[in-house]
Formats: sequence, C-alpha cells, structure tokens
Amino acid sequence: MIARSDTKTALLNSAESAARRFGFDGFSYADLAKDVGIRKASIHHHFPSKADLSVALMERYHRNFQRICAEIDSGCETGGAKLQGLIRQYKEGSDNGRQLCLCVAFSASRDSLSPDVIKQIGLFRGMVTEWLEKALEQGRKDGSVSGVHSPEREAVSVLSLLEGAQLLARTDEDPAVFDQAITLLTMRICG
Amino acid sequence: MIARSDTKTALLNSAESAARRFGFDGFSYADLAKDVGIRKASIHHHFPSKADLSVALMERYHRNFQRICAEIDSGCETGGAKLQGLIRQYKEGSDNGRQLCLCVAFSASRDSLSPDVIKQIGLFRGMVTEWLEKALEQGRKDGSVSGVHSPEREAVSVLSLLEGAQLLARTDEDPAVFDQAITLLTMRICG
DNA sequence: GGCTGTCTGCCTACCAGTAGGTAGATAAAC
DNA sequence: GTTTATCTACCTACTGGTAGGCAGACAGCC
Repeated sequence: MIARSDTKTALLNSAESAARRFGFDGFSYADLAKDVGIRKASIHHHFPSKADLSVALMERYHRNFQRICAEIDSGCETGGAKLQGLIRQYKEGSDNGRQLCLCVAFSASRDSLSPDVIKQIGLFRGMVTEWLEKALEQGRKDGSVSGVHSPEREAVSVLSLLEGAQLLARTDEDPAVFDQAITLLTMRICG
Repeated sequence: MIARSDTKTALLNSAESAARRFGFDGFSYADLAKDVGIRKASIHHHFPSKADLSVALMERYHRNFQRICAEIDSGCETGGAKLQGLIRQYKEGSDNGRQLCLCVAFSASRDSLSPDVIKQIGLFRGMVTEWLEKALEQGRKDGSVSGVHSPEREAVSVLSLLEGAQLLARTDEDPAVFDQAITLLTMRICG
C-alpha cells in the first residue's frame, strides 16, 4: 500500500494552491478534478462538501505552520532572529506575490465561508499571535527588537502588517513590494 | 428630469457594498438586480460586462477617496493629525469589521480580475501612498510622528498595515481588533 | 400644433457553461 | 463480504451575457 490516500493529499495540495491564488470562490470541484486527474464526483468521497474541504485545508495549514514556528524557535537565538524567520516564511509563502497566506485568501471571502472555517481562521491567527508575542517579549529582553512596549498588542499588529504586505505584493506580483511593506517592522529589528 | 441615471448610481452602490462584503467572485448580476429592483439583463445596459462595472467601481472609489484625503489635508494641522484622519477613514470604511476597502477585496481575487481593474488598484494605491508619504514627511518635520526615517518606504508600510488591519478585523467582525492591529502605527503618532 | 425618427432604459426570453452535489454501479482490497 | 475508491450519469440552481422588443422622452421639421 504505497498510498492509502494519495488522492486526498493531492486534492488538498491542489485546493490549497488554488485557494491561495484565486480565493475561496475562485476555484471549483471541477478545477480540482481536472488538476488531480479524477472525476468531479469522486472528490465528494473524500470531502463531502466544499466546507469540509476548506476546514481540512485550514487544519493542515495550521499544523504545518505550527511546525514551522517550532523550527524557527529551535533554530534562532534572539527574538529578532525569530521575527526575521517568520518574515522569511511569509515572504516565501507569497511565492513572489503570486499567492496569499491561506487565511488571508479566506478572510477576504468571509461571508461565503462556513462558520467552521471562520473558527479555524481564528484559531490559526491566535496561534501565530501567541508565537509573535513570545518572540517580541524575548526581543525586548535580549535587545534585538527596539521599541517594544506591549508585546500583546504589537503581536496582532505585526501579523496585520505581514498579511497586508502579502496583499500589496499580490497586486503587482512583485516581492520587492513585500519588503517595502514590512518596513515598519524591519526598522525595529536590531540583530 | 429628476434623475437621469439614478439606477446607475444605485447599481454602483449595491455592487460596491457587495464586493466589499463578499469579494469580486462573491456577488452576481442577479444579486444586484434583486437589490436594485430591475431585471438582470438591464444591468448590461449600464455596464456591458462585469469588468466594466468593476472598473467604474474602482474609479468612483478612487475619486471619493481622493476627495476625503483633500478634506483631511485642509482640516488637519500636523502630519500626525493627518495620519489619524486616514486611520479613522479606514476604520469607518471597515464598518465595524463587516467589510473591506474595495481594493483589499479585489486584490484577494486578483486572478479573476480584468487587467484594467488591476491597473485601477495600482493607481488607487499609488495615490494613497503619495499622500501618506507627504503626511509622514510633514510629521517628521513638525515632530508629530516619531522615528520617521524613509517616508517613501514607510508610506507603503503604513498602507499595508491599514489594509491588513481591516482583514484581521473582518474575521471577528470586531472593530477593537482593528485598533489593536494598527498599534505599530499609533504608538508613533505623538500629537 | 402634429408627425417622425432616434435615444434611453427597461423588459421577457433565452443561451451555453458551470456551480456544488447526488444516485447507483463497479471493481479491487482487506 | 464488507469497505474503499472510483466511475458514469444526472440533478437543480445559478453564472455572465445576448437578442429583440417596447414604452416614453426628445428632438427637428412641416
């Protein structure tokens, strides 16, 4: 049994890529079917509804991102270095302005989403915000981030800046715009 | 002739509201027709295609926003006060987290958009960025904004923060999230 | 004044294509 | 012999868009 459910993974991969490029309303089961190479109806076997698929998408995205955050933690000494690590992640995630973070893509179509997906977006943001708060706190203590007053409030603000930067870079499909857009953050990272 | 084209305005109003709530792919001609009270086909008389409608939407949005910026300019003394004015505008524009700036809503669906609309988004952002650059420059000179080093780079970053803040506030439909999300900016406005 | 042609704004009726989703069959795997 | 993964064939609802008609306003002209 090489792959109990390669198809399921292939569907998630295809759906994630499509959602991040076209948004929640911008891709269909027919698109996925063509991409993965099975019939449209067969997708319903793996994900009964588009809402189920979206939730599964967010859950996987959440897990992956959590793992990446842990890797940054273990690979970086200072709070500033950790912030740099997350910035790199968001920049790479935007694929040179060709796509968005999944929760940015979903947020924009909020009112087309199922309540479960909205809940997942909240959980994801909560996880990232908590991580950012710790990194900022550490950066304040070790002097690698300047001007930190309220790690809690600023964590939300940093996330907001990163998501906004992806959005701006997306319009021009230009990674340089991303770098410029996060100036308010980078100018404060010392080490 | 009370109204040569009230219908056209009504269509633009309905479409703007829908686009900002559901995104570009989240509203249809049928929705607009029902909302405005004419038949779906009649919309094509005013806007031959959805691309035409979207361009008209962005143009009107651009003009309105430009007027608002001018009003802020004439009503505020310091650079910091002008920034506060723009922040208020973005917060009010998000209608307590129930909708987004039109160009945020459109950006997320970029690959479903016509090239003309993408161009319009660029023009809008250029206009706001230029305005922000002047406000930051002024704030540096009059001391109402602290830590300004490169008004040009930081202008893009401020816009990115404002758009990101709308996005975050949207998920929870909570205006308090917006306030928290712009901390990186407000902590630097002195007067 | 009345006549005529044009323009505006809307209508009904329709198109091909696509959306997400369902029913039921089939064949292989455990 | 049930479970798993897929298929064909279909459904209803809706997508943006088109064709053609029609009532009223508005001009210029006699």
